[in-house]
Amino acid sequence: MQETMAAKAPAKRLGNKTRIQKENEERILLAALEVFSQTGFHGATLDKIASTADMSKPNLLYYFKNKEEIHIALLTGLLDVWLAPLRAIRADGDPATEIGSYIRRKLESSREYPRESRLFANEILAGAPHIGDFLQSELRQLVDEKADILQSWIDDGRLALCDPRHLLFAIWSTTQHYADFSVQVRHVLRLAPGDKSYYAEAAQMLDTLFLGRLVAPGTDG
Amino acid sequence: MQETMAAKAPAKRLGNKTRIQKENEERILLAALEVFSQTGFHGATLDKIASTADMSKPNLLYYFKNKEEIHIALLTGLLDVWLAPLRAIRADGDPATEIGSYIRRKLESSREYPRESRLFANEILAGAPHIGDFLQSELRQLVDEKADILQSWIDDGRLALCDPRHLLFAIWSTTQHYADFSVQVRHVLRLAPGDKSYYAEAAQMLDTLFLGRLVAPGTDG
DNA sequence: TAACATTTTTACCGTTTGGTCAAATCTCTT
DNA sequence: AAGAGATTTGACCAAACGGTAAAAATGTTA
Repeated sequence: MQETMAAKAPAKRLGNKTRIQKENEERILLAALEVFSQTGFHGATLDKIASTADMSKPNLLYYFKNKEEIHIALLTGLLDVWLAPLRAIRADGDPATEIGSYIRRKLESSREYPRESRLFANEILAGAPHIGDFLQSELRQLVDEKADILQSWIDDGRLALCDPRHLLFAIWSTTQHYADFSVQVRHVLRLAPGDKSYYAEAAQMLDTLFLGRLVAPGTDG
Repeated sequence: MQETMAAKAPAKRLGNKTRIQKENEERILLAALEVFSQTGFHGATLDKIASTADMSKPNLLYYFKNKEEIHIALLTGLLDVWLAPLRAIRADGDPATEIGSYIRRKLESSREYPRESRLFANEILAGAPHIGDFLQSELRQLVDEKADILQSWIDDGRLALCDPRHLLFAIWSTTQHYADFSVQVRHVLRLAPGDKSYYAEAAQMLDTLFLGRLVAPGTDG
């Protein structure tokens, strides 16, 4: 039984990855990110991913046993990146500084990793079939933790009375919008595809929105 | 030539729709909205749409000549609904009132028509292959118009110095987030599927964010 | 109710797609 | 250089899918 160890399933030999294995898995994931983020899970085909990775389809399936496994590998690799900016919020910092930094980190994440952001958006839109566990375990726990910090600032009168979780939702949505809805943003602003000049204006806007007052004081007292 | 009018293509007899035609097209669009919004364009199958509409696939294709035409019919029917809340912004109103009402209308739209919102989000995420024209004509023109109104309020000192278009982006993203990312919202808030109780808190948050000051004045002055 | 138009169904087709298999080739170690 | 194991390829398959054709059934109207 042990002798007739199958030659297939390279991932099974845990940890001991060949040079070629590492290279090819990397190439596949890069190609898959490109294709999945453009057309979604169902719109992506193994042939397209394989050709984007300069590889035959059977060869691709030698490294990942099926389409779903590639998708899951991409998503799970994504989650830590997604959480990183949130993790960095410090309880002992200044509220304005901490929130401002968080927004900047999230915005930078949208600018630098738009494909990852769209992949994530697609997954959530589809009802989070693959990362439901993540959402209700790691994400929720971290949000609980950070919401407590925000709440303490609110209790101290250093942050406006508001629901901390919904404040996080607002930050997520506004920052991710610039990656996920970039086509709409560019059409409205008359920018060419690939032009990311709007990120500077976005940063300004979000600073005003989250850290300053938006409606002039004269209006409501 | 006129005599041998084809029996097919019911839509061709412009305007003169049969009772059965109206009923069935309605049923198909309703079913398609359900299916497209759950799985996206590529994930949706004609068989699934047909069965959801309690109809055979060939019968469905008697009313719409292909899958894409159903999708386009849904989207174009959506665009006016999408624009309606924005159209209602009045130049002669009070900034805080107008913006507050706009946010409420958009939020209500997310609560009442989440499937439509997700359909739209899917289309934009995919690069807006079907509504690119709409984005750069009708939408852009209306945004130009309303941005001018916001700018006049800024010039009068009744609204904080900011880019009006990015202010609109912020309102779109925060409000639509509650429809498009509802799965994430519910997981974080520990709510059961279908529970929409979070919309009240959301309205509160967005009022604080867009109309009040978020960070306490003690912090930065 | 007969004639005509509309609607629905049954049976089917070609293509695309995810995935398999076994043989061939390459790589690395001894 | 040889052998073992890893990698790659070409040929192939079954299922799913978008869509068609023509007949059968139903509805409408004179």
